[in-house]
Amino acid sequence: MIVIIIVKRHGDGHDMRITSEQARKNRDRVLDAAADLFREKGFDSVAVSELMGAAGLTHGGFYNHFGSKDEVEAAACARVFEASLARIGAIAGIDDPDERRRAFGAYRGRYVSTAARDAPAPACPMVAFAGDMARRPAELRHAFAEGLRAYLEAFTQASGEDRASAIRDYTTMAGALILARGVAKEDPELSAEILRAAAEG
Amino acid sequence: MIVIIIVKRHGDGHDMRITSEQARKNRDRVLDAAADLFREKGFDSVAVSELMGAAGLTHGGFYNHFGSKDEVEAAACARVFEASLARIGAIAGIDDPDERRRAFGAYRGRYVSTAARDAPAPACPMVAFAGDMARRPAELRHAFAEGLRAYLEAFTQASGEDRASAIRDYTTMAGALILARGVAKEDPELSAEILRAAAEG
DNA sequence: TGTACATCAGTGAACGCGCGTTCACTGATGTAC
DNA sequence: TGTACATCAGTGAACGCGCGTTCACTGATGTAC
Repeated sequence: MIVIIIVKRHGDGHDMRITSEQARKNRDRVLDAAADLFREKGFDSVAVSELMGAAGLTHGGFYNHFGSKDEVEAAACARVFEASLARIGAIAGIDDPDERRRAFGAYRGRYVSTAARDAPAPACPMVAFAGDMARRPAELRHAFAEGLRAYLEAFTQASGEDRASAIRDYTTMAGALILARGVAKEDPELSAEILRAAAEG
Repeated sequence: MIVIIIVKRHGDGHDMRITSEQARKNRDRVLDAAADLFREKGFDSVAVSELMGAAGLTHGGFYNHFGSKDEVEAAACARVFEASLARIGAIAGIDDPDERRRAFGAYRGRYVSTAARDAPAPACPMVAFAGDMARRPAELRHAFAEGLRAYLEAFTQASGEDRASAIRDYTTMAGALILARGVAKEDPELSAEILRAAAEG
């Protein structure tokens, strides 16, 4: 008697033409990885193959989803801004002044915390990207400026202060997080002191 | 009659073994170029050959002066910190309180100005380098932390405020310059608004 | 529902480029006598 | 002061590496009939 067993090799890495639904999910995972890795290491220190690897794929397929590395940078930047705007926008949208004040205080406290400092990647796109924005392509710079404009609008509303005070306040928070992250490993004491000074403000 | 003219080809680029005095000057020019170019473009975006070219030399000779690119980065960083500390230290050293207040106010005003924003390279090492310090070698990070510590000491004394207020104040200035530079090309209005808000503080 | 075929996300080798670094070489400077 | 020779800052070709990007290929999916 001859028995023939057919083993379906599904998802073993050699299957081709996966579902278009799966393809969309793959693109989304690449974008998620890009948002994380770019914030953590900066645009230039993350290779296309690293992005694809983080999404469980090989580098060659990258150009099925994005036209260039510049393009994925812009898309990832936009995604980080969306998340950031959603957070501050939710606070700005709170009607009850007391509750909004409380939510804003909590947001502010989390922003300039050692926890935020020690996270691998800054949650705030300004902290992550502002430093080398001047050297980036015009398209990305434009998205960044637009994002900052929208963020400051929402931040002002969430804070309940006048615009100039709110901008100064946010500037202090972002500056503190940038500086605190810059010396976190070598001088955690000074780093914490900077965060505390900004938290008091 | 035969006339022989001997032309001394001095400094035409093919002379070898220049004066040790000249060699020292060459090293110094490379360091100056490094301090400028690193602040302007960041460490990774400046090639060794670019540094040497800016000093009027070719890339091969680089390793006569520095052991590695990491080493010139550390040396250039130290040089920028020296200049920065000298400026704020001079103000901290003024005895007359009124004169010191005036000098500090002028320093502060220049720091968060559109002129400082539009300079190709930030004068302040924190503004230039803090953003990607976390990804740098330990030696450089250590020099950076040490530099920030010394700077904040001098800044506090120059400002005449208590330490926490001074740190918060500096953080606002540095954050404003970083953000203002990040959107300078795409939204000069918003950029100027951020500087103004910080200047009022 | 079944058949034939085009599509296209994914693979992995390959390309070209710029970079940090090394190297053989040059020849005036610096030094030992 | 003059002579002989080692030194070493500078040159430019070369190396190895990692990167962004391209490409031929695969084969299940999606579609037209």
